[in-house]
Amino acid sequence: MGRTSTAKEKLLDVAFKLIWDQSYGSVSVDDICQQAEVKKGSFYHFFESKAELAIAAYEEHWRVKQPEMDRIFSSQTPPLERLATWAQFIYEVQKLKAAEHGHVCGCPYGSIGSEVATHDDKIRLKCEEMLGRTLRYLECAISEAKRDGVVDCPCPKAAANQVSSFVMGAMVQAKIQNDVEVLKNLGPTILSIIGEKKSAVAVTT
Amino acid sequence: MGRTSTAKEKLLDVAFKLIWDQSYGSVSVDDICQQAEVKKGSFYHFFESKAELAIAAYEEHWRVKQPEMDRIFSSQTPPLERLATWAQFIYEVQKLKAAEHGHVCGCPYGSIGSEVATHDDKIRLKCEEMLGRTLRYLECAISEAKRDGVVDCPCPKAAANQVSSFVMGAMVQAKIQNDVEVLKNLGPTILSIIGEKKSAVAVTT
DNA sequence: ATAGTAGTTGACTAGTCGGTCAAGTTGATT
DNA sequence: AATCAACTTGACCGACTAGTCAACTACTAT
Repeated sequence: MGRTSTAKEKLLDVAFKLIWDQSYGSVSVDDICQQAEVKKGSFYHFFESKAELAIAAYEEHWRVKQPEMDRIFSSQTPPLERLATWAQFIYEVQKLKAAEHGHVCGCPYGSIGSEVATHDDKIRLKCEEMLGRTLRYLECAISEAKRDGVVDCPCPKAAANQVSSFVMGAMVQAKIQNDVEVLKNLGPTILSIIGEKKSAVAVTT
Repeated sequence: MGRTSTAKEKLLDVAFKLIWDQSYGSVSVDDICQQAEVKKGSFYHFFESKAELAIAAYEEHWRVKQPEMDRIFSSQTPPLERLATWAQFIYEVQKLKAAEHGHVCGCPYGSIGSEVATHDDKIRLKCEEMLGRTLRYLECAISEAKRDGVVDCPCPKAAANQVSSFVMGAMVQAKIQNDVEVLKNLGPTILSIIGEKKSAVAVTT
């Protein structure tokens, strides 16, 4: 019944990209509509506010991204290798994004979360949820590494939090310094945070 | 010559606080003027733009904060103790701020930097500078720890970057989860990042 | 064929934004 | 006491903000 439309999908896609490339506050509904080639009236046919669009856009982005995360954190891969692949993946994505836009874009969740956490609780909660999903991958990998005895770590959940903090902070730093190379070698530090056994691993810039 | 005024100082102080509590984009010049009890005309007598005010406000904040940093990172204190005190200091400041405003405010430099880095290069550079100043304290402490042989770390500068990333990321995470307790025990993780020798230190939530 | 609904359109609010300015006031210097 | 620079004031600007709405159109299910 009624006509069909791709406007909603275009809006979700454009909104996520623009907010990631710039920021939530500096991207206007008009900007999003223009880039998506959708009139503002249509925007408000699909979404009841800018905040609701942002939340939907981030949820949609996760839906698309999840299979890749499942692949990276596959049980078929040794747990420490998962973490290394994830670190490398982050670097590659940021490098691509930076080349495309002329500046480092940072973590999409961390950026919007840090920006609006103090004055938009709904968006803050969505970010918290996304963060939680990532933490689950990390915790799972770390506790398996512990079970395998390749890691010396009293609490995998706490370790997952620390790893997540470190990686998110590195992305903030890369964004502020506008230098993607900050993210080049996150792997070894991640390992030293979770207390890998083995021999010493070189920690370089 | 001419009359004197405290308007400039009030504007710097109020601006820093409001931007820290909220965000750069969501705080208007009118907000700042109202809170500082200064008319907008006077604002533009002292500052040529909102961005210039922000930069000046951050510089002024550092000027006030530096003596405390000098004290924390005093050469009179053993290097690893400096780091522990710094970590504790961050927790205390954030706890106070959170109690005052009802939400975790996060790192003032990281928040504004992450928000505007992609569309205001002047502010981005100021944040980069502030970050650099902090890194100098860290690098100095870490290289002294290395010299004292209490730490096993190939490159103090890289280690300082990693520590800074971890702490900044923890502040982002605390802000997004609106939970200051995330910052309660940064010390042990900092030590494991820089490769402290000693026996194992409990890493808890 | 047509009814009915999903989607489109553009003109429209009402408020806010950063920023300007000319005229007025104050107070330290002479 | 007079001067003049430093500071204050409030009205004002045009651009932009998120959001509204009634009229219109196209498509799908019958």
